[in-house]
Amino acid sequence: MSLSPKIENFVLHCGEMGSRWGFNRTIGQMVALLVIHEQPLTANEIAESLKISRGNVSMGIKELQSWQLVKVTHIPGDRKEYYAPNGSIWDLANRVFEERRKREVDPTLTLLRDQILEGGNSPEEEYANNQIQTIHDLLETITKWSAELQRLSPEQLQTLMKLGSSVSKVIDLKDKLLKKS
Amino acid sequence: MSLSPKIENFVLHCGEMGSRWGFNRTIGQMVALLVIHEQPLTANEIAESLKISRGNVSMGIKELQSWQLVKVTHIPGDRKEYYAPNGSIWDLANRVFEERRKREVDPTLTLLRDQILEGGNSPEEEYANNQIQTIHDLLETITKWSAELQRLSPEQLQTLMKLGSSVSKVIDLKDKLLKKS
DNA sequence: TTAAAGTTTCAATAATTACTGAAACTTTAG
DNA sequence: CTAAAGTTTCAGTAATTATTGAAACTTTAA
Repeated sequence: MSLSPKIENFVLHCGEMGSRWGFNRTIGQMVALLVIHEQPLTANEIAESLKISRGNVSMGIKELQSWQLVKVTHIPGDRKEYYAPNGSIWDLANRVFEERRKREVDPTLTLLRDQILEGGNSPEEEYANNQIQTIHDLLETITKWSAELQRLSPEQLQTLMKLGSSVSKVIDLKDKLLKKS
Repeated sequence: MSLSPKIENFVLHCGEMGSRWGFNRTIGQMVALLVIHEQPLTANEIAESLKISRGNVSMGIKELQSWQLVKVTHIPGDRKEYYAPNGSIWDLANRVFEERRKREVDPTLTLLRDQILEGGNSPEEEYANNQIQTIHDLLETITKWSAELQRLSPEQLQTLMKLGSSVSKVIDLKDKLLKKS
């Protein structure tokens, strides 16, 4: 399976970006390949298209499954496994976002909680405790907010996103409503 | 300069998380150290506290400056440079967020725009073009939205964040208002 | 000026992370 | 049951990324 120049371009770019998105080059390329192809692909097709080893594909699939980004399908009368993106583009983006929050925010939140409980002993640590509390509160807000977004339906999210520059107006509106009641 | 166990814990943790936040261990530790200390620190103090080389500190500072996370200060009668966080915790988080968007989203947006302009030649590429368009639209929405958030004042952001579960109510409200007018 | 204090650069090297490919394992058709 | 088809694992190695430390550079006080 060789790729058209345009598709190859796209796949290579996603490979380069891969490490910035939280995985590695190979895995970036794999997601791109699966997303850009309407039909599911076999592990061998992936290896051949990307010119990487079969073992590497296997490890990549495993990693992608841990991110819940791929699903396995089968074609009747064919025992090979076929891989496809697990949901719409939007679903995939959502999962990456969520997974990254888990890896980038949650462990810190846990540590900070513990440190806050410890309290400040020496007076020299007063400032440090304050800073830790501030960071904690910020991260907790981000966590709650992102959980909130996850709960919205795609349509609601679209609406929210499209609010654009009127976000601040909505906030003002909310304020006024709260004051009245 | 040696660190108290609690502060050392915090600094080491931020080091481990560093690579997940978009920089490396040393830089993660440096930010943590600067944030946790009320007084600005010299490059030598940083090197000594973190037990890393002077050169490494210099490169780290440079990187942190490219992220706009540190500022240089001077103490009258002392020619050494003192480093401190460039703004509040909130400011720093904001900058990291923004910088990451630039590195993680913008390059892809540029590529996709070009690819969309190229158009689809072979009928086999129809599907690919559709996917590319979808990804493009998603990324553009994210970009616009995040620019929007940047424009809000810290207070407005606080309000927005604290809306929490009432976000969907606000959206509904907006819908109703739009229909009336 | 100049030399002492301070900072940066970068080639060499260490540490980490990713990839290969062959062997081991699993599944299924016959 | 068995052998062919398919998949996974992982030790060895390649590629990448981070760090050191010594030399070069810059700044300033005297």
